[in-house]
Amino acid sequence: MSECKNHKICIDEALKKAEIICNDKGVKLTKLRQRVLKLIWKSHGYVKAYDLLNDLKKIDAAAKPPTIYRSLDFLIKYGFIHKIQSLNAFVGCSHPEEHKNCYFLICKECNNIEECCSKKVKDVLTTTSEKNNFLPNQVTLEISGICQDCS
Amino acid sequence: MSECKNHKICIDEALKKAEIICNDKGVKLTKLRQRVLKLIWKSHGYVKAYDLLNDLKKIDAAAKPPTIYRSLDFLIKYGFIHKIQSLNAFVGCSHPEEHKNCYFLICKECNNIEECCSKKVKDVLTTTSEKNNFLPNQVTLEISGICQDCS
DNA sequence: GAAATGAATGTTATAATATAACATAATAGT
DNA sequence: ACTATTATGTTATATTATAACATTCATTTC
Repeated sequence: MSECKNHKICIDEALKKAEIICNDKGVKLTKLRQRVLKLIWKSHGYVKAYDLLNDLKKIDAAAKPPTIYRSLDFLIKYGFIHKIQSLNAFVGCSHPEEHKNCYFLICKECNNIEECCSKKVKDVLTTTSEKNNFLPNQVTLEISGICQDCS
Repeated sequence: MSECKNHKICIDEALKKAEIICNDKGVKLTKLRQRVLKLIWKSHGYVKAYDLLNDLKKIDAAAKPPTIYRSLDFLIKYGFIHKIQSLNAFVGCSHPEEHKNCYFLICKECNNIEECCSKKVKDVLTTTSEKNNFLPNQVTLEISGICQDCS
């Protein structure tokens, strides 16, 4: 879980990927948005919006809730972060290229979040939705429990 | 979706089931808790806590946020309702006897929520968790989209 | 049936999360 | 330079949820 020897690399990669995708889509990863993304990637755990705001205030004393929430909206929109609905929290996305149909293993002990993608899971959910004549649009799948390291 | 001809029956059944389970577990379905459960079952859609509070105030003018939230906590604890995390909302549970490993099909059009239980879904999630050496404890699975009636 | 106990509810206050609405500034295209 | 668009600043407030302490109610024990 969060097997990174040098977390700086994780952050740099996340920023680089975001940069590339933004260029590709013709949108701007502004200084502010970069800062917020960086702050979210502070760890592999989740962050809360107002904690983020406090962190941001250390760099930019004038930051206010909309400052954060707008950046969060942008970062979610382009797949750079996820919102964890069961925690009202946010977490960096480790593969924004393939952002949809991810799910999350959330450790209650260490707060780390493992982001997973599984074709099998995706397929079952698609099938089950179809069986109910339901047209899925957005899947929220969050599994809370104990990770390997903490068990 | 929500194929009930006479919704009063749904409400009555929900209350009766709750009553039985409470007796069984030696806890009390008080007047207040009954009222709140009834208000939640007003429809097959979801309800928001403060809307519920406003409804309750029509019966009990002194009701305040803790009044509602305490009842909600109780009703969740014993499986009579679910919290929909992606909406910060609540919905009645149609089969509290078998409450775990349900998931939800949430129609963005009509706000109705279909509660589903699928062994297949459950199994895939268990398997995928195990493959990640993760000990699952609580699953949040909410699929937002368009239901049959609205498509 | 009075006293003691614990559970439920009442009450006040406030914490935590999020957005609306309007003002200003930065940027990009003409 | 002018204009349109996007981004950010700013103030205020809406929404969601809980802490903490007081009171009432129900149940058990004597």
